[in-house]
Amino acid sequence: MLPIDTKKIEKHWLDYWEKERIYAFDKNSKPVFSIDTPPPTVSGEMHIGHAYSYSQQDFIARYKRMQGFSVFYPFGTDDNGLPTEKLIQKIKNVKSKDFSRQEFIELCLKTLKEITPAFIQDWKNIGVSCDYNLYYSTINDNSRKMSQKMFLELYKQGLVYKTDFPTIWDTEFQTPVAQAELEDREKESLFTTIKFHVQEKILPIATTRPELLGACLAIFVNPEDKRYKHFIGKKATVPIFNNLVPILADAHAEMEKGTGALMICSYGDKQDVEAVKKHKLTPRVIITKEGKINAHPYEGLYIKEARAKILEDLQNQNLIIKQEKIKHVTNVYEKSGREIEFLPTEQWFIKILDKKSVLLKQGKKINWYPKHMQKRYENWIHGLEWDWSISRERHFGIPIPVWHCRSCNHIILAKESELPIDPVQKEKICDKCKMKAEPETKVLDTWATSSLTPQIASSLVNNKIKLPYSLRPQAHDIIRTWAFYTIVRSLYHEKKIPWKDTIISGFVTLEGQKMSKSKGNGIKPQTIMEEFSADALRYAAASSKLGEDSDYQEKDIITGKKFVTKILNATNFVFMNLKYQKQAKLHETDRLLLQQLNQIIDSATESFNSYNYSKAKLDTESFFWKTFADNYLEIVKNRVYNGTKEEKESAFYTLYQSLLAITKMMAPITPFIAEEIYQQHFKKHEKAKSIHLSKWPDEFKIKKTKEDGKVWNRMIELISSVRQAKSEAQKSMKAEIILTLPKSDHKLLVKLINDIKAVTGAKTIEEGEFKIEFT
RNA sequence: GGCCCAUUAGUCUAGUGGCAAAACGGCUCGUUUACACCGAGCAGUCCGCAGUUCGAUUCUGCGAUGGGCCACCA
Repeated sequence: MLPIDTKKIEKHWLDYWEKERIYAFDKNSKPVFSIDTPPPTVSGEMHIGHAYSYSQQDFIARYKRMQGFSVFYPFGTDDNGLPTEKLIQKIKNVKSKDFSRQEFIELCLKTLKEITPAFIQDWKNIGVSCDYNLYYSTINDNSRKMSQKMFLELYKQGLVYKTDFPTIWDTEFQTPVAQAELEDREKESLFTTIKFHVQEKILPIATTRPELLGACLAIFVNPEDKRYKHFIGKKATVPIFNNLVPILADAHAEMEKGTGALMICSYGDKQDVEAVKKHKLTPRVIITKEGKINAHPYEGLYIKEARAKILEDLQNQNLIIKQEKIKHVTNVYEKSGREIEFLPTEQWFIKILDKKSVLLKQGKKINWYPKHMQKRYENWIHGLEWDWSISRERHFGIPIPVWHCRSCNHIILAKESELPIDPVQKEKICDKCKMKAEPETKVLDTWATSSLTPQIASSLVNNKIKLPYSLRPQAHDIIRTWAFYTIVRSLYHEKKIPWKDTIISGFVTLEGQKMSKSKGNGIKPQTIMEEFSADALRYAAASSKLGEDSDYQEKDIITGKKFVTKILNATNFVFMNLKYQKQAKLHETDRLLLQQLNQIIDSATESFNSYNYSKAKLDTESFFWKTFADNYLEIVKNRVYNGTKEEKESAFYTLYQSLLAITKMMAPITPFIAEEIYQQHFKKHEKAKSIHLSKWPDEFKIKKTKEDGKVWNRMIELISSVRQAKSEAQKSMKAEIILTLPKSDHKLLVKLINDIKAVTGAKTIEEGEFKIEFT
């Protein structure tokens, strides 16, 4: 057997699939299975995590197609965010700020046109069966238009508002960010206990942020705190700044934490924001958008510099009681890694806080696979503290299509016919006071657009695909963003859930560690495909369960490659001697084999229906390897070579049908080799022009008795015993024996006796106590 | 601090209220009418404690360890 040229096979069928448009969505045929495909961020190349998760969704797409659905499986790329901006700047060696927004978007579109085909090729190469003619980019004209249009819709419904409430701010990128974009990071910092004077007495306050002293507005002590009770209602002198602030009773000050007294600053954290609101304090913001202090005598210093300087000053004035190094966890913006601030700037929000209960209800209407992923969605909603911040002070992105008239404080909306539009490029006169209105310069957060993928994808087919889609596949790290926001938008725009089902995939890890470029442990799917074939990679992806992280192990890929070789070899054997039989009078062994196969068809179908592709693969593969190849082929060999006409015909029929069923059941997992086998051997007798358009196997309608399983198992057990005996006696598997079977076996296996004789190499089978003798 | 998930052979994973399974690795062999990218066989395991049960690896509770999400972060 020559080594199999999988590359050649894969290339051949990729071309065929594309040329014959095997995966084209036919909007006129029914029923439709619609998939809200995740659009990957254009960033160079497909990585191993993509390879696994997109393979996993593809198993489902291919299965559904074989089940007779017209599968709506579009492909999109997400390219309106920071990663794209950075990518384009790098490729073109430019700075986005040197362009007008419109010009930069044009440059992006142009550049994307150049680089996207190569990017998408990886998805094609791994056999993802999207209809690539149904393609969208989240920055193209249509997406911008839809995103802006739907923003305006929300505005008209009163679900979007603009406010200058303190919002989560990143000082590096100088933009507001959403709660969902935060992550925890452990940092080391100095925990300093500072003397506040209350007349002649001292009130100690511990803080990690002394630079905010200039923004101190009040001090909280717990009303139950005996140490400080007598301070309540008095005023404390802020060190360095020497202004007086009130000491207030608030249960929010926990007695065990720090010194038990807490300073409220505008704004150190989220609690400060709430405290200011609750006690109607007048904020004094001393941090700028760039992360500098603007309060005398520290103006112009960056936060960290100011912190060092103020600690020095406190020390010199003997105002420090105690200082210790602590590790504490702080909120940082996931993209910059920098600690976030809370700054009052004018920003846009989508209301979500007052919709928690209905959003929870929507979540319950969706089937989550695995089930417990729904909990993550619910936990996220329970923990929400901010409305959805959607404006970003970035240059690149989809512009917010409004103008603000400052003289009469009126918001002017773009007309639908103007979309997509960049308000900066168009002057508007206020329709109320006739003054010139100020264009909104901010852009929408990328999630504000990618939360509309169902609508954007549907617009590619004249909005034929209605909500809810059949399926949303995605990874678990973006439940709080992509899944959540999509559910929000579908509710607001269409009062519907976006999809009936969602399947949540896990990560690919390497030795238990999450893969990342920085750790240098990236394994490239392109290399794996080159070395082992796309089918082998997909096979490995099918071994990991939905929702579970799976550790990348090369041996799984090797197992996949072996499977490909094995099924090709088995196919070669089957067709080496086979004459096509449309039907046949079934020999008992063959009938039993088909009964065994029926069980696998049944269970694989059920598994796929509940998105359990890994079980379907495991069952099918084990049937193929153990039952079909190791046993049935060995049993039937003799009849194929030496049988009577009837015996041969039955064997041919059974071999053909069972191999076809196995190949079909593996087709969603290993589509290339399945197609190869189908085209080489089956197509001339079957109708479909591709195995991927062929019908998923039905159970064979053949005679069935209660004893079938028992008889089959007994025969396999016998064969096994004989093999074991030969192994132990160090004999060849072909060694001739005399087999003695008890009467009960003779009765049970009466119709199989000749096949058993052949497969065990028994010269004769006698009756008596079970015994294997070598001749 | 709250919630979720996991814990099964040397490794990585299936699975089940009634003899615990595959792959890889190890060991012992075999192999010329599909396959040495093969075949046969062997060895080896349910995190701990309590409970429910005739029976628990499986269900329940508690705990341990690992992972994740969230909150807190003066």
